[in-house]
Amino acid sequence: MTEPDFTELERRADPRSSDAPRRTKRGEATQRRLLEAAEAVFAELGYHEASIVKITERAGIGLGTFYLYFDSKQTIFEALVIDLNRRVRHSMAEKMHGAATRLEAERAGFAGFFEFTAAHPALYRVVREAEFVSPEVLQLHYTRIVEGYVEGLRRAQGLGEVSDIDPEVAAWALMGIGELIGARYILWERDGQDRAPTSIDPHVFEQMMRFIETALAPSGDAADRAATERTKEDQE
Amino acid sequence: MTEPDFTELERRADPRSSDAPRRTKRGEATQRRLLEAAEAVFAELGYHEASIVKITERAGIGLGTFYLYFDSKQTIFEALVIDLNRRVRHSMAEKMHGAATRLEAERAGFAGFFEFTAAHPALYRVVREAEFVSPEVLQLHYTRIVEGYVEGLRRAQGLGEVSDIDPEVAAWALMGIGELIGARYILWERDGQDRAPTSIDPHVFEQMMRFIETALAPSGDAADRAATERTKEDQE
DNA sequence: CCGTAACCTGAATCGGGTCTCAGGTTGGGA
DNA sequence: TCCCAACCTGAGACCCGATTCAGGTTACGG
Repeated sequence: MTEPDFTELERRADPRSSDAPRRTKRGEATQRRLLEAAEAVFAELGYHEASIVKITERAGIGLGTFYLYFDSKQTIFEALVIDLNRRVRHSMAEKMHGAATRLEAERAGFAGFFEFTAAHPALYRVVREAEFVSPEVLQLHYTRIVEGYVEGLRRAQGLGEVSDIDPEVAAWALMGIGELIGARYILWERDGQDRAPTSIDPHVFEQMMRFIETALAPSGDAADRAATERTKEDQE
Repeated sequence: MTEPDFTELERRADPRSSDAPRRTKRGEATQRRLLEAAEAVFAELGYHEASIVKITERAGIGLGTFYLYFDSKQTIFEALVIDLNRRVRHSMAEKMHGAATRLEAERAGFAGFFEFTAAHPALYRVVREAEFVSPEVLQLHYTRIVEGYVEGLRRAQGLGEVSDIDPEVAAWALMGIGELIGARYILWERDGQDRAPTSIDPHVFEQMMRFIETALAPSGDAADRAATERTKEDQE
């Protein structure tokens, strides 16, 4: 279970890694415009339908200029996924901040995740597509999120709020639930359905949280009952 | 929650749908060789690195012949995913057959799923890639599996073996767990690691099943005890 | 207002893909 | 044996995309 080393990957995806020096405001702005255009184009078309030409056109920049800032289509894609990872985790962390118990934090974290997915559905599809474009960068994405979970679960276990399940396995299970529920009830809804999926169906969210809370609850009866009561109260 | 109509999709992916009549043994054999070659090539290279030329070369068949049997690369890909869906569900159903309780069936079903994924890792990646190649056909894949789950969960709820959680939400959560645990502990292991992932790590499997079993367990104490007893009796 | 480093450009090159088509081959029924 | 419907073929027409490169533009320090 040796964790892969992602530093090389991040260096490669860092736009500043291109050998040419880059100093002026103008250069920085161009770079930023390329990344923003890439975000829009990848989100709209997917990796393979996207092209450098489309990205540079959208950025309002000459084709050749692209190669002053990124080595290839793959490189800019990786940079984008790393950026999105940061943003998803930020959305989750922001929501989780201030939660009193682990279960509350769990609930808040999922809410943050779904909020991001609902706000940027196409963007989250980009992250999922990384599995086929650059498996390494997807592993980085998942690993980073799981790390946060594992730490939180360990702490909660210390406080007796969560059963003694293997936190790593539990963390991957939780991610899996979030991914597929998000895919099914947020991403799929956009096509064909009437209502705009600005967020997840509350019923689905409640049922999912119940599933998760039950799964994580400490096994003992006393602790069990405490958790059940808490669930009722916390209907913020 | 109107279910999409997949019949058109299946017709399109059915190799026999090409307008030309197809009768003889020879034609059937060619068609089968193309599908088998496509399976190998898509599994090895992914959708976009794959090409018609590579598929026909592998099949030992002329390039032009391909178009007598399939309309496009997309069409043969869809046919392949539908076929894989059938095989995954078969692997799961076979294992689940004869399980006395829902929890046993759950366990057996997951074992079947992981067995398939471990036996054909690349093939299962093909299914996941369908999300970007043909979202429709992936929806068909997931929907079919979820249908089975929902039915099983409903029956188990009738017997008091499973809590009264919304079975559809639970089914998607279960799929999500299986997908990501499978991806993490079977597919990722192949690269870089020493041990061959002929199957999933037993510790991980046990922890995951504990997570799932806890999540699905009936909530009330009485129901809980009843279910426990029932488990002993109902060894039909 | 000049020089130069940084920046920008898009036509051209190159590689590789899909799909067509005009014609060749096969095999089973009469 | 012969015929013809079914089957097979791969060179070529066509398209599209990544990447390069020779040369143009910008802006800032002096």
